[in-house]
Amino acid sequence: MARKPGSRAEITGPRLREAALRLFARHGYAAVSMRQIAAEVGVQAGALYQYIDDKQGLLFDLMRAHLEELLADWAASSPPAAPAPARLEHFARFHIRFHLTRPDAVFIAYMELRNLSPAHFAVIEALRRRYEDELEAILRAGQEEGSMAVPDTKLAAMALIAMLTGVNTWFREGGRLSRERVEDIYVDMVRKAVAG
Amino acid sequence: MARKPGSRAEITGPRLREAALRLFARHGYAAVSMRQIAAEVGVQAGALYQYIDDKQGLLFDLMRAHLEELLADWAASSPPAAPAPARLEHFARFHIRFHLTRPDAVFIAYMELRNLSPAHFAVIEALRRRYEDELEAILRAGQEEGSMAVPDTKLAAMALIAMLTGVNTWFREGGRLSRERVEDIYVDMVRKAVAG
DNA sequence: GGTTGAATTGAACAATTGTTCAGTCAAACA
DNA sequence: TGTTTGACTGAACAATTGTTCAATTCAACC
Repeated sequence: MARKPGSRAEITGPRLREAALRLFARHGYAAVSMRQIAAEVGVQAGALYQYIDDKQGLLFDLMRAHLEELLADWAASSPPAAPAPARLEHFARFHIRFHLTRPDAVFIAYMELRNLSPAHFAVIEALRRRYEDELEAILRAGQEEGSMAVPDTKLAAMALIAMLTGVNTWFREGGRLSRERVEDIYVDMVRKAVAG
Repeated sequence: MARKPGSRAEITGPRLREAALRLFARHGYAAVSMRQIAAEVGVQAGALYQYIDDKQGLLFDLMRAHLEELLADWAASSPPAAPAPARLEHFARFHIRFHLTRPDAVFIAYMELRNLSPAHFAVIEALRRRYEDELEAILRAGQEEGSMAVPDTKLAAMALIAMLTGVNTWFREGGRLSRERVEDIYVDMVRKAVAG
């Protein structure tokens, strides 16, 4: 019937995704078995198939949810019209904050692309492309305004995103540098890299 | 006794590594079976164990060989003493060229770290650290010379390497931009990003 | 309290995994 | 030519894989 809050299904579903995210990020998609995920959830492996089509569909769902959240958060936080340099700084800060907040999802979305079927891969690739286009639009605006010198906006967008996302590979909360300080330094490098 | 050139062993050994590199890069370490590698080499799976200890040792060998070649090539190409900006440009060009030349090895060395045993991981991590230190030394020199503004040399080194390595994710030979043009644009962004 | 229906179990499946090893082969030496 | 020696085969191994499904459990309804 209508599931009441607290029913088994409403608990198992989210926990399945949390466990899969953590395990895939830690050990890699191919190295994690459905039984390991099930054990983490506290359930037998067969029960997982009430919530997913198959293992690969689970990976796809995690990736898509991540990228859709990325695009939605960006759309919600993006300031309307502003000079390109301000929009660029806003993008850089948003990107770093968003990515540092969910390292597991970021890791999976970048590393497990080859485990997707071609159809699923195309969907994920298109979502990522939409995000890259957001940055590229800012750079193009800056170029046209004359406030930036960007000979190739596509290349520059890829380069800046790679640089910003790289923060996930080394930053650890409570380390030598605070998140705010890291953000400031990255923003400075980004700004200068495309300066006219 | 002494193996003659062209003996089976002298052919199988290198081909094993070539096949493993290609397959690991394409499908991921965990998703490739020893039998797939053996088939690619034209041999039965058991024969591979004449050349490797186990699957994970094979992965480790590939990574170590890659990073040692990176360090050796850098040491051989590095100009003696020069102003920091010139050394930085040299590093950027070297890095892009080296990485674009061997995308499979680069991919593996960045993506399959979690499949290494702790002992093997420590070795790989140390090698990578040595390379990062090479760039950091240049940035520190630039900061001391006054020719660069780098508030945190370690952070900047990580950021620049991430940006430069990112070229591998999108660049395709014969595409819109030539390798030389890509190199020039990246060098320009790198130079400006740390400019004073 | 009994009925319903979804959530879960637990066993089963065929296939595949990394690795070992006794036997076979073929090329290099004497 | 016969011997030696390393490379390779092919079968075997126990373990594990993703996935299915009849049977069971258990909470929500009448």
